[in-house]
Amino acid sequence: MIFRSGSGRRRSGYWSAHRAARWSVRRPGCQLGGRPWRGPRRRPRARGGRLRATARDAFGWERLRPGQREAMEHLLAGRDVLLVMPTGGGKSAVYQVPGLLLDGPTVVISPLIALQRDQVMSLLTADAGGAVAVNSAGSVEAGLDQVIAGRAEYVFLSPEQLAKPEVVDRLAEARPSLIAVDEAHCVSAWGHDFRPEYLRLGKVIERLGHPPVIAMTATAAPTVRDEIVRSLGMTSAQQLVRGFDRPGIYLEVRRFTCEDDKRRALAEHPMDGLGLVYVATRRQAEEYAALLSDGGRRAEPYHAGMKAKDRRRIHELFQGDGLDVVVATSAFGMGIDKPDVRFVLHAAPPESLDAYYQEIGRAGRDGEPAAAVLFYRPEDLGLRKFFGGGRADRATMERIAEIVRELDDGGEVPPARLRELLEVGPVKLASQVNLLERAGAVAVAHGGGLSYAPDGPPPDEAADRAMELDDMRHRLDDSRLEMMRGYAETTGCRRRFLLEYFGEPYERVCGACDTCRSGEATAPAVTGDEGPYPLHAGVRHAEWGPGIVMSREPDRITVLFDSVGYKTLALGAVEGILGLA
DNA sequence: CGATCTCCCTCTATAGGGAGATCGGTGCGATAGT
Repeated sequence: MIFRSGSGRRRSGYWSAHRAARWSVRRPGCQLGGRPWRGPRRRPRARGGRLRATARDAFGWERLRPGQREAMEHLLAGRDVLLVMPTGGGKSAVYQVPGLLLDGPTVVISPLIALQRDQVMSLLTADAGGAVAVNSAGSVEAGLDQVIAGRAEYVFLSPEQLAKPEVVDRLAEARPSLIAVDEAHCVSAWGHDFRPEYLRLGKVIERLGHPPVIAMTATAAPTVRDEIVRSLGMTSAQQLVRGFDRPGIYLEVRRFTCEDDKRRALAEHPMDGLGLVYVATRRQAEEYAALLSDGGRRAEPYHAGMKAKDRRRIHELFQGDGLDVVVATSAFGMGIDKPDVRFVLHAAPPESLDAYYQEIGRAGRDGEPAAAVLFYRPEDLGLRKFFGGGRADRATMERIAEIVRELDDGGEVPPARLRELLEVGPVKLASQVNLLERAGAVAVAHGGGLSYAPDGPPPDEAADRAMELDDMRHRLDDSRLEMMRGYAETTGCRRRFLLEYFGEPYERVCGACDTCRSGEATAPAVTGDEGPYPLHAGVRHAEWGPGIVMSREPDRITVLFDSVGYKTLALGAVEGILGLA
């Protein structure tokens, strides 16, 4: 699929002249193998004016919001940026405007072809130099030709496209001046098993000469932010977190012991206006949609098992106010920016508060009141634990390491050879190779070929190390699920629990969640820097090592440990075990 | 991890229960067949 502006030319007139005069000459190290592009010399005043002018003239945006301008300025100064901002907060603008000002195309890494299409369409309505999406829906060659010929300022690709060395090499020819990673939480959420190419993006960025990188997401807890930064190799990234609290969304959890009661309560829940119901399985999507339809609502299911045509139809109905409720699995949502969603109900909890916040964040974008209600049964967390996935296979990893060491005689071992020998699928192989690479045993070349790291550990030790990394990952995932449980079961203010999970201090109660309204939640007894363990203080546990205090209640604290993830500790029981670092 | 399905048993029951098996989410890209 290829889209580009009708005229098929790079922008002419004012902008080309403008850019040629001031910027074209200052692209020293962007070529392959050269010094990484670190941006032009600082010219703060001129830059601010240029950003405003470009935003206005090319895109028609009269003003930039503070977070947007700050992020853009970092990019123009050659710095990497991690931007956490809600959908509808104007994340796209943050790469689009500097993309125009920097000489060279902007590479946008996007997880869904549908998102790529929407972004390209929107860019083509602006005077922004053209845009193409390079993916399996069209000719990859032709798309890349457009970029190299300078007829597309923005090029959209999936991580899978960027796993192909020939695609990356051709992109490098075009000397990109900016890389934007959209929905960057996918690095952490999908990279480890589902779409392992996500973990290779750091290498791709290097290969493209590491121009300024902006990673964007609507939600990410500190652990996820750190992983994005580390995995993408973002050097001294500026982290900007904006607009996290959504005070207009009322938060509620309703607890059940019996599945039938829960289902009935959800079906009878007052539903005024447009809403979403999130469920855990495709089957539940069908069942709940039928249930709500029987109740007289215009409800449709949505999940990845449905035909593309039906999925499109439901999207259109949703956008065009032809529905009251969409009952969906996690397949529905990315890229949705419908302002008037009044409620988001969950028939089952997702696997983390990151995912939960992302999903409820689709409510009340117009600023009008909205509600997020979780219909909770502790047993429902079990499915999420299952989805967390199987453990890495130690025997297979050791075999991979052995084979690579045996066959590696100065050349490289192609992954296809390993798939034959071991009879494992490409996704499973990739995730195990990723672990072995992180364990320092195996090096993955640009073309995907494997070689044994010169001073790598022997295969059995490598497998042990890789298993340890895999264990750490699962411990972290488990602890994130426990934080989901913590949210559902807390007797304190839910908003405070959520925001502190995301590292945002919130030392009061919100008055807009069920525990606040019932009077159950009380203002925190300890605030600020009082007490033995201040918020965000570094601590050290006798067994679990270093960690950071994430939230505090009168009798307990929650600490995020490097080794085991989130742990909630009773203050009475940590004396002599937990100290300030 | 937990819900649901399948099969088999029952001391004579065509129903109900227990044991064991099976299933469960997210998308890219490539490929086969019209």
